Amino acid sequence: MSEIRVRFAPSPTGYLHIGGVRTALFNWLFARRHGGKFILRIEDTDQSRSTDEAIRAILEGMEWVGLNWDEGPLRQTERMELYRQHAMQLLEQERAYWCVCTGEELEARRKEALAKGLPVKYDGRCRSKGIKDPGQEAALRFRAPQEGQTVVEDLIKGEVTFENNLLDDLIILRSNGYPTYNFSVVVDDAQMGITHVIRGDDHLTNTPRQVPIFQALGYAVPQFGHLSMIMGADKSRLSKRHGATSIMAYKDMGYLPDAMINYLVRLGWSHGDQEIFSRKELIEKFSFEHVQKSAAVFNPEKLLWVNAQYIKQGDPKQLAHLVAPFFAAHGLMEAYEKYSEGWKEKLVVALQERAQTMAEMAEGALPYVAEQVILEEKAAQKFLTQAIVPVLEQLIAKVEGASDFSKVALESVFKETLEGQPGMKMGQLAQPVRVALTGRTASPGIFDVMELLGRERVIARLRQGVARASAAHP
RNA sequence: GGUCCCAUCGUCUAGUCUGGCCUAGGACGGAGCCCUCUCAAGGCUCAGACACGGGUUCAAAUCCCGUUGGGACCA
Repeated sequence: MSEIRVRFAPSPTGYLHIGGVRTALFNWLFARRHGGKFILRIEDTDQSRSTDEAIRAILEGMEWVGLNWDEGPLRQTERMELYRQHAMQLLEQERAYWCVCTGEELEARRKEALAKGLPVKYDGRCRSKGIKDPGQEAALRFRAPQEGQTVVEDLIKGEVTFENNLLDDLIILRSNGYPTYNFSVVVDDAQMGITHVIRGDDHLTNTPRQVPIFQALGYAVPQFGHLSMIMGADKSRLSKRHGATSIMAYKDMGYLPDAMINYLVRLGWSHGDQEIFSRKELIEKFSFEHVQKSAAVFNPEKLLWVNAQYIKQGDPKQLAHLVAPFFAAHGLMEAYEKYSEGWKEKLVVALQERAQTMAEMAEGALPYVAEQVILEEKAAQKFLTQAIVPVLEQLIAKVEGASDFSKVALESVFKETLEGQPGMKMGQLAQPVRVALTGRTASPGIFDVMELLGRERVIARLRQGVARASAAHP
């Protein structure tokens, strides 16, 4: 087989959504797996709904998830001449004809057919009129085959058969001279030498309309593969009411691109029981044989888990860089940037297995990045009591006197303090200390916390804690 | 309404093509236990599915037919 060429062809009518990314991903994977080409085409013939902003959003989204394209982006609006030429070719071959039926006439006949229970399709009124010079208001229709069957060998669905007598003579050129979707797609796919059309299965029933056009135009018919849709929890097609559907919204929520890709690829594709795949593995292992035919429900919780896996296994240095923007929401981005690279990495390591998103990581890092601690009221009330004051004071003295501030040294300081308090358990000391140092009841290990804060802030915060505890009701 | 697609735990799925190894495996989520300075992470355990009805066969999650349910497209 010659080189595999696939394409992703979004309409720029909004942001790049998750379903689109998944379609693009399967195309990309197939191309990369077989050393083929992945082409990006912008389907912007619907000019009323297409915007440049949406095009930028698509490119931005594709770049973020790392689905790089080899050719394009091509824009359909720059290829209008091509569609007209092909339409005229069909007209000359008498595979297309002018139709002068008006919208109202069509609508009336449609209703009539519906009332009689007949199949709703163009009745072919202008088919044999042989209109040569249609004047203004004429559309060009494709003369669809009316006998036999069109059989699609779908890469995913298998053999799908359609009866040709149900096929409409669909319009390929509107009266305003613009090509219709089904026509421009065929011309583009043919012209671009697309060998495999991998798209959503909402296009499956478009396929028997398109195949005869490829044939009439004298082009090779590509192979088709129709991916099932992604649905929301209520099993309806995934949309805004199911939550965020824009891929960039996930970036903003602190998801990692690799995690998104990993989650999306498992929505419909599998390789045994494996859940986590590197890109390299994905490219090596991807095959349409293991693509599910049925639709899949988008499960945000599993996505969160996958993201957590990537954070946990991530390179601290990279994560330290990626987390920075998430401090902006807390007004601490500059404060964060002032710390050394080494410190940031330690911070990340401490929080890596506690954060499911980068936003969560930033949130968890707040007590260490901020100069001042903010005590959670409930935590302070519970743990910063009068009873703990003397113990805390002892600890402060020992921390001040400690020769070095390593985790090991800190641990022995803790142990010594505890030895002076018969019957006191580690937890009984660690929790008040944790609250004094972080303001919270949950944090990384207490020695990690101290190390991150450094001796000065530890002492200052412990003193503050003592002050607060002394003022507490006995 | 017509056409087409789909159907294994709540969800993602393995198994289906090539029937027996399936008293149906894994993952997310849920419950519990362990570990433990808290929270996580991790480990272990439990609950949880072959949509239904017919066939074919010694044997069906797996093949065939129908029903039901969901989805898409055309309007």
